Amino acid sequence: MAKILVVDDEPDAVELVEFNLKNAGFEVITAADGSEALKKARSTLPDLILLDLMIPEVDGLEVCKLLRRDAATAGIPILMLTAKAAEIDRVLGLELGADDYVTKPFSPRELMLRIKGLLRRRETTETKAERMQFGDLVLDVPAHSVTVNNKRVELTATEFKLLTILAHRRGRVQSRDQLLKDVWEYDNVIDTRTVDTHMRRLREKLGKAAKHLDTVRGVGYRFVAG
Amino acid sequence: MAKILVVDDEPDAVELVEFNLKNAGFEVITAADGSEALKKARSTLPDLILLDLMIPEVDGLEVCKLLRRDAATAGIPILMLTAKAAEIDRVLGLELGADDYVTKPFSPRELMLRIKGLLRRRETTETKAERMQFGDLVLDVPAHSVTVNNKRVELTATEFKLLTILAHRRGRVQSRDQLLKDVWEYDNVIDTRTVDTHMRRLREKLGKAAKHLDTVRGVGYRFVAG
DNA sequence: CAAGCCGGTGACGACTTTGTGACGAACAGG
DNA sequence: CCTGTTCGTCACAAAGTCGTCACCGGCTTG
Repeated sequence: MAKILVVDDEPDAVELVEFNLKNAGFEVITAADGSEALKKARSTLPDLILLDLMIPEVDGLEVCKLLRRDAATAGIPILMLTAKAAEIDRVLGLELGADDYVTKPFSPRELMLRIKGLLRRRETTETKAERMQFGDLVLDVPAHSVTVNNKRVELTATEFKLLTILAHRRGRVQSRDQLLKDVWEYDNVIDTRTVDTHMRRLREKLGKAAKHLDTVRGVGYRFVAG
Repeated sequence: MAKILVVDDEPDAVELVEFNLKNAGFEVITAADGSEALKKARSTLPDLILLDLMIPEVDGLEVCKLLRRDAATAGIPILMLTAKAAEIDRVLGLELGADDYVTKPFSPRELMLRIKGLLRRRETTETKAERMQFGDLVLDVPAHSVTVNNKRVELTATEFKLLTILAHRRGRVQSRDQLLKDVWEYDNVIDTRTVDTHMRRLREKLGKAAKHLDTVRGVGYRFVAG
């Protein structure tokens, strides 16, 4: 699971954020000032850095700049936390290199969305199939469309994601937990039976093409190409 | 950068071409025979296909024909590679829908010129289209004018930009964030709901032609040509 | 064969997302 | 200045989606 470095000098703020992140299954590392942040970033190489703008020792912007200058940490996405909306321009300036920002006060939901967005952007480097075809079932990811026998099938966002992930891992059984992790992204508060309900809805909508969706009793679900 | 599918069964030839293409900044996908080529073309939707005429499984001409027949791959430029081609082969290749050809042995320089030529042609005809027509909706970019049923529709600058960007990426869903980035140009301070309001105004002004504007719930908006 | 697990199913209320009308600020052109 | 337009935001309503639950029937296990 992803490692996140949280840099903030206010213990209350850190605690709140840490609670939310750990709840979502992230590993959390904390730093209270700029020099500690730099040291920990270099030693632990986190997957993402949550960086408050106003911190002691070395200020957030400076930390950002220094991290970008070091080859080892240059690629780590940085999510800036700023108290003032007015600071945004500087944060997003090209020379500083923050990837996104959130203004305080923020809702945990908003924060999670931003984090997920940044982590997702990072992992899409491999040659991912953008279009998949299995007999009369066609999956077009960029168009967000599914057709069975050339007839359009309307899927909701969640259904579509579930289907594409299964199709992408076709042949291999995916446990409900795995699917929850991949489709629902770190929201580990969700019941595993929810997966079943979505599979049912998928099967219903896919009609004949539901034959691609196998149930593996006691284990999970599997997409079969043939 | 553009994605190029290289189809050839001789590893040496592939390596040479791959080296040159990667050197020029292209992303390279390879296939060693016809059926692999078809599969990869359909799944990765490359920007250009470099297709050797003499390949195992399904021969180059056949691949060409099949790719043209499939709506998803019909628009991808195909550059044919032929070893000492007889005139007939060339003609056939072009008739079957190849966009250009190069005879082996070729210089890397020559190959690059052809590839760039094809990509540019596509960019100017498709990507940077100055005039787009979808049924009774006509978009004239340089004139900054939109007509529905030959009747002029007055759009504001923002509305026009939103519409052209959507039309330009027709078929693909654009998230609100993406649209904000492209239409409002990385002005992250703007609320995503603003996109909704502009879509509403667009739909209102476009009248019947608003049918081209799809809402994809939970994801974003999509322009549909049909 | 009985008990218990497991997955399919239908229903439902809470919640999210989108459409819509309205409003005030910013701005351009007289 | 004044006036009309455009734009971003807001609040509300409508529509759609989601996660959960209870129930049932089939399958596994002992």
